[in-house]
Amino acid sequence: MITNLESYKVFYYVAKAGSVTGAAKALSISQPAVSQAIRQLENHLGTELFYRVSRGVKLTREGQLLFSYVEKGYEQIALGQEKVLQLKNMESGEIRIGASDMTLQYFLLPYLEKFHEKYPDIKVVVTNAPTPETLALLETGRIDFGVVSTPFGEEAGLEILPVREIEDIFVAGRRFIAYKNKTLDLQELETLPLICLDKNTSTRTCMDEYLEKNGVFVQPEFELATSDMIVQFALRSLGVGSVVRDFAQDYLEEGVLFELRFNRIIPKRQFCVVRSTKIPMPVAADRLWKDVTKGTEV
Amino acid sequence: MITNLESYKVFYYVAKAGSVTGAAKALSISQPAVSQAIRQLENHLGTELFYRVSRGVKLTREGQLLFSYVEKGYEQIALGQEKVLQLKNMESGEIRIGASDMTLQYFLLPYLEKFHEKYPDIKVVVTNAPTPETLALLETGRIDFGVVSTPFGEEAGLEILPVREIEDIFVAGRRFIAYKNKTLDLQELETLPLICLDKNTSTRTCMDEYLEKNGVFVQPEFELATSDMIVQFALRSLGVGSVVRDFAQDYLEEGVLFELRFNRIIPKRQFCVVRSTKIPMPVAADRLWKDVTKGTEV
DNA sequence: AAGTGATATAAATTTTATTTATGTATTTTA
DNA sequence: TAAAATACATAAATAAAATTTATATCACTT
Repeated sequence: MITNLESYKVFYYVAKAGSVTGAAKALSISQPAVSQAIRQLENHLGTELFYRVSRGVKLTREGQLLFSYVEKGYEQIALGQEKVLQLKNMESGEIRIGASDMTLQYFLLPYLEKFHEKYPDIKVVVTNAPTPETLALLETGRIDFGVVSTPFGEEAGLEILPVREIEDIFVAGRRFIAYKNKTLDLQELETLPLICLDKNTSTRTCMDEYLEKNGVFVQPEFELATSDMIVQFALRSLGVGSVVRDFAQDYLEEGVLFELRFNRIIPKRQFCVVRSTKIPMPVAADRLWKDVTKGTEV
Repeated sequence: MITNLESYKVFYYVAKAGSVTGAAKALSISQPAVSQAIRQLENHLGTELFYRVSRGVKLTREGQLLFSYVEKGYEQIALGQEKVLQLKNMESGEIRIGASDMTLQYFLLPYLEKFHEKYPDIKVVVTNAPTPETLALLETGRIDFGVVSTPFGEEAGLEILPVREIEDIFVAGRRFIAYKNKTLDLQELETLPLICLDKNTSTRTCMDEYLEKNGVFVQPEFELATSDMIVQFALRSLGVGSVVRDFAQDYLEEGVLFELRFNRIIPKRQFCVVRSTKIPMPVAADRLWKDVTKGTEV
């Protein structure tokens, strides 16, 4: 083990400057402090490292050998320090975020855009995964934080912050115009041709569970992979689409789709950002987290 | 500049052990001392480097980056320390000696043999050069010490120690038996067929100067490159050989050559070891120097 | 829920480094 | 050649720092 690494720093500077006084200036300490540090190192190694010459000191053979190693070593550590400071100053680094298609498109995207504009040197990696998988990635430290939609099984060691609300709605096109502005019973969904997401999505299972709880059992006409597709199908009046409002928003405003109203309120869901309380986030991720939760922080 | 290199050593050990307590044991200091050093480093860098886990601590992303550098750097310096200690312990290294053929053969060789046997890991480099060149090599630090024969121009900054005497003698073989046991005048050399060394050797110039000073002007029959050759020529009675006694010693004892006696004493010369007082010698060279000058040291 | 293992914190002590003042050697300059 | 300047070494006093001891806290385990 090295007894006093600090004295190797002094050694590096003296060798570099070829002068005790010069090293003292570079190190912002007094000349005797440098002399002592060198003497300490020499005593410890049992070898002279410098000898006096006209305008300073020169390395002995032993000193030369030592310096060839210390030079590389010291500069390596100094480089490491620089790299870390770069991370801290957001001049380099990487953030890893887990998000679903939905949370990415309707929540995260604008934040990422702004973030990337402000910190162009930070690499952003978004891992697209469903909620449970995202939570698993969090626990193993493979992502810095996740953006998921409720509901999900809350586990210990997670900090969860809701960042916005989303609504599950049913939309239809011209062919179903008779239902517009009518207040429907949930039961009536059983009689309508439904267009839903695949079963393995949280949006779908959430809706299924809600309907079942209310004694409504539906058998969708279409099961599609993406919400966008559902909207397209609804636009062509192939059925009544079950989607999160954001996907249909443009068409609702345009009037080419309308929202079905029910006499029971469909419970609202949330987008949440989630991070581990066990694993601290890298500086860059922390910055984005603060952006995303601004005004939402507890 | 790195503010406190010592704390990087602690960092290295904590990262290596994955534990503050473990690092404390490895470093033979108390656990709080380690905690503090890490906290100091974290404060200085403005970043967390570790976070707590079940049985110790783990590196944060920033810590990982830093460690990738510090690991190499620290180990590099530690390796340098090891190498220097090896030099000190004579487990490696190199000595560079300047010597003439004569000083090497009739003085240095047995020392080198013993030295190499005792320290087989030390590389020995002998530079064969005439005295003035050897002195120049000394001053530029290209050799650690030299072994030369007097006379030579003494310069400042040199430590010179005579280590043995040598004698210049004249030897002859059977054909010149008439001169055996006679006391000759130096002048008689002018009438004898002389076998000498080349003019560019100190042995030759020294003898020439001595003879001239005594009003003797010789014109050698043979000028040869090596003393050994002179002896061979003398053995065949091609003339009277002018050599340093050692070259002829065996044949003198054997009786196949004899030494001419003169009524003037030819001044003795010396082998001297010479080193710079300005440039300290490496450890290994110092050891050999001590061997060579043992009992001769001032 | 209590106990264990590990890290954090705080205050006192000890050690260490640093500075100031001075000495010494060598080199430069007048 | 002498004097001045430059640079490193040394010593003692001071200042700073790291280390230790004692204790608190936290998390995981049983």
